[in-house]
Amino acid sequence: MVTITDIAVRCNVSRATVSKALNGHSDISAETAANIRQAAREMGYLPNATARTLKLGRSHNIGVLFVDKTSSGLGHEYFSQILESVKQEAEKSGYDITFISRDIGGLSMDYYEHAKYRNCDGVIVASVDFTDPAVIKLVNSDIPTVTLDYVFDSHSAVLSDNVGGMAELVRYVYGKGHRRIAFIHGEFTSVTQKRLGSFHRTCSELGLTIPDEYIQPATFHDPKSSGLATRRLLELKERPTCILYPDDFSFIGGMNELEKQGVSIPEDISVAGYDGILLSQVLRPRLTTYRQDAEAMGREAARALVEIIERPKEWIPRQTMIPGRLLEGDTVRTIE
Amino acid sequence: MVTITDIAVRCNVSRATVSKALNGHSDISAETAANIRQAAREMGYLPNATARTLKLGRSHNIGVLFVDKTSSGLGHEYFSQILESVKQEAEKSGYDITFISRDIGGLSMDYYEHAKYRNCDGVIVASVDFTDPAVIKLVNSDIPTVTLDYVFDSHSAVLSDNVGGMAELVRYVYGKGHRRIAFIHGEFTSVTQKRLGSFHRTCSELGLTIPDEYIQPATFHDPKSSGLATRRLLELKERPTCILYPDDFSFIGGMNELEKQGVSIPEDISVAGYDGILLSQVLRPRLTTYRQDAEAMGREAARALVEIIERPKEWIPRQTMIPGRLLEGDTVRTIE
DNA sequence: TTGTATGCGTTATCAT
DNA sequence: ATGATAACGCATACAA
Repeated sequence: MVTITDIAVRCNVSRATVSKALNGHSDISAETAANIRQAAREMGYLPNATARTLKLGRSHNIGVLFVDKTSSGLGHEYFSQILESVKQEAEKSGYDITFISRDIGGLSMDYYEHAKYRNCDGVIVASVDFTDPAVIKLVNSDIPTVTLDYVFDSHSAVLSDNVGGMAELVRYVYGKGHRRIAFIHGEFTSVTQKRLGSFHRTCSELGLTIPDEYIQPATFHDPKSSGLATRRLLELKERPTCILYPDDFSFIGGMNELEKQGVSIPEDISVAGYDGILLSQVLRPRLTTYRQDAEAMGREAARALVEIIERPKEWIPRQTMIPGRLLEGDTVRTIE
Repeated sequence: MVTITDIAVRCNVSRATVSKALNGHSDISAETAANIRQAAREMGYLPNATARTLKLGRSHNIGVLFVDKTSSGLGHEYFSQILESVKQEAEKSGYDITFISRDIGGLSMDYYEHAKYRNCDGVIVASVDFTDPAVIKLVNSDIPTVTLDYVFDSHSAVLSDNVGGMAELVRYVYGKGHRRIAFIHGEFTSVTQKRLGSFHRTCSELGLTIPDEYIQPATFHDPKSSGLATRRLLELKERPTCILYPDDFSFIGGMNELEKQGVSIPEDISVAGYDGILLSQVLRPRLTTYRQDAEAMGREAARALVEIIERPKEWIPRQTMIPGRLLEGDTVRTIE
């Protein structure tokens, strides 16, 4: 491994001079600087991030906390896209990505301790149980954090527009003539609350009265539970004409149930998903859904975090709302 | 931040004593050691991984190289599962995971340089173009590497049993009475070569002559190309009775094309996928496929790498073959 | 059994 | 414009 000392020896200068030259300080003569840089290149010099971190107290390393509950943390395309996007944006700013978890090796530590242990400059928190004390401890610590789809007071967050998305979906369906609209929702997270609230409010604004049985609980990313919920809806004396699913993947369960019962989409019943993952766009009929802009979510989260890290003084916590857009497929038909 | 110096001051001992006590050295009296450990706990001491890395030359950090070509690196469930599994196993041994890429911040470096820069103890390489000079440079460097689904001479690799898997699939289909078996394969990677070779060999062993037109090229994880390949197969004067797809997700394209042409599965034609991702098991009819054990792949890759890192002397490069298993669904029917 | 001294690679401060 | 020195937090060889 070639270090600045090696370069210093070869160039007959001190280590300090090498360091300054390499970091572009102005108090080094142009000639010497050029010399040193040339030598560094020739010798294949690489800065040592570890030494730099130790000295500067900045690791240029961002932790990501994606807990794989229901073992679908990364299996869920929405989150894997966000991760990919966070990674790309962070790299642009010179930051690497490290996963944060508990119980690393023998030492059992919590999220905060892990992040500290690795000297993370900040952490992006997504896809976790935000009521977990370990998560709360991390967020309220001295480590800068940005959360996704959840807001902590005085902290920055990046949010998918669940309220707007659901409203748009309902209005679209309404516009197609549907009045008996059912909603199968995911487990009670902050996201579900927003979508559910928006669903009700929008229906109310449109003058629709939705019977309680049209609201069915299920689980995100779980076709089975959505399939069961679909069955419950089909058993009603007055069936809905349109069913909204918790997410695109869950819809598969509904699709199966509908097919099993000989109910065809969209002739007999209309459906829509949520997320706009790749799958929704390769299915036939193409699924009408609301696309969450995962790429933008990840990008903005990384930008927000880097901003906190690099401009701590002038930073003000803010929530960034990321709009999505309706993807019109062929699963919602027009009815009179 | 509390350091060993703080503990030393409070316990009235030297930093060296603290260090030894915390690391369980035997030359410290039980009493002092207990004292120190107690104080450390009370003060909320956390070791600083950066300082340790600088001192020991070991980062306890593993790099993962998952290139998102075709932007499906992590979008592909097979790889996201492997990643999750690598992470879990690595953590058990006390290693963290950092993504390796090129062009980090301003500095443009290649994979090797990036891994060096971050002092990675080793790198797991998957889902990349293994002929990329940058990948080859990394693998042939002083950094220990383990590759997935590709073998470099004198290096450890973890391999999915593509030859065995394809053979099992073909024999299963044959056992169901199929003789006209078509194979839509992915782009020409090492994996494709193995599956293709195994397909031909197995057919030959079974006494089957497969017409050239039954072998159709497509792209992994791309329903569109598989849909087109499916169409080409359906246009043949003598249609196959069974089609094998490059992977489960690609099968969606075939499914759409078949439905469009009014060909039903498995009544009119039988199909099978490859991978055994979640999707394949929630579709109805359930897709017959060959499940690759991604969890085991990731686990073994991490274990192999940790072994190289921790026992470099006694280490011998080895290829670990991970068997999968046939998932019998309802998409291959019995014919006479 | 405990402590002293040193160095890992880097950067910042202060002299020169 | 350049260099000597110290410091970041830790672990180890060696001295006491």
